[in-house]
Amino acid sequence: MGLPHLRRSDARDNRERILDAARAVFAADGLTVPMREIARHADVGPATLYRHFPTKEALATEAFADRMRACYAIVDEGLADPDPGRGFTSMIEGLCELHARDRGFAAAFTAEFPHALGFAADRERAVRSIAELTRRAREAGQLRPDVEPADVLLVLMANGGLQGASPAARVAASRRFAALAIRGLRA
Amino acid sequence: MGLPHLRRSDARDNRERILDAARAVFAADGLTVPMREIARHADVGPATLYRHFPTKEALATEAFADRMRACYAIVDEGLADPDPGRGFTSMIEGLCELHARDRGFAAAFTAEFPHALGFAADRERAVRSIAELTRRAREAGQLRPDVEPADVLLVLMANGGLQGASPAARVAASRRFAALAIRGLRA
DNA sequence: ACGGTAACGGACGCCCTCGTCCGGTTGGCT
DNA sequence: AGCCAACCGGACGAGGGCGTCCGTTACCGT
Repeated sequence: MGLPHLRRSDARDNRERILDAARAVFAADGLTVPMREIARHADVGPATLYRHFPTKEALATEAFADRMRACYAIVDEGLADPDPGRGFTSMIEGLCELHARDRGFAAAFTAEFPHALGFAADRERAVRSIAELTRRAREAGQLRPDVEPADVLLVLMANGGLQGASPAARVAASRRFAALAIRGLRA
Repeated sequence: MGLPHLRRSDARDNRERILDAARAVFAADGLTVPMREIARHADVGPATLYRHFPTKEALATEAFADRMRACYAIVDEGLADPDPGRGFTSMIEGLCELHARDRGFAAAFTAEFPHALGFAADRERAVRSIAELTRRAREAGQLRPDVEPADVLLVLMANGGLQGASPAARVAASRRFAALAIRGLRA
């Protein structure tokens, strides 16, 4: 029974260690890190890494599953807020901070990858929810009338440009930027 | 007489062709392109390229001299405007568009390079002018009171995150973004 | 406890980039 | 015209990332 690579306990362990390493390294250094860097960080040979995840996309897809869920949570929380304007604001803040904390996920979400990350469908769903909340906030008169759902992605992409040596610096810059963007979008 | 590498006409020609190639390639693909790519584009051997410009920094410094001047011009034009608010606005628009049209210069200006590009001093001067115009616009009541000069750099850095396949798409996104940022900064 | 096999990882060959050397070419001066 | 130095660029060796092969290890079922 079971999928390949999971019949033995050490294989399962390695798989988890690789995912943990990938999460840490992707978050800190982005999607461009060499696969071997992740293998080293996980105390695993290159072959083992490639056996579990044949491509960087496959690895990123699995590694970012939880961040993807965090995205949903942030957007859904915004949607659940009875005040659409406040919901919209907290969504922007939440997404910007999440993206600032994880360079790799930010790059993946803003589709820097050639095409079709494994979670392209999930991303699409999140984008639809973002659009829904944006529309709702606009129709409640909380946003300028010419704001489009795509503007949120514009803001996220711009947020990705905020580089900085330390994660703390990135988060701080991102926070200030989110506030600026929100003021630029509100009515 | 003359500096080395300039005693012969073919050397001067090559130097110019290299600079043209560097401007084109840096603008299109950023600072990360291999030196050889520029050499190929200039129909020149690698050795010739390295003889004229021993490092990528040296090359970028010379190649971007005119963009640097364009930066000055944009900021000075803003400073010259009798309405500081309008001057500030046109500066943001101008800088964002310039940066969107030239990925390499945008990267160099936002100091992605380790340190001390050749024009670090020039950059510093531009930053001071930006700060001056920002302060002036704020004291004229055109900007929110909590806006700091550093916010303009924040906006420029964020603008650099706006990737896009075609230059046209980048410029379009950048324009929309500049408008958003301006609304976020104005009183 | 022991055999069989899933799984591991060191090592390999390929390709790309880097910066440099040196034999050949060519522009400029007489 | 002819020389000579300035200049060119193909070729080299080092360094690093890539994805894969295969001999070895160690988990699991009996």
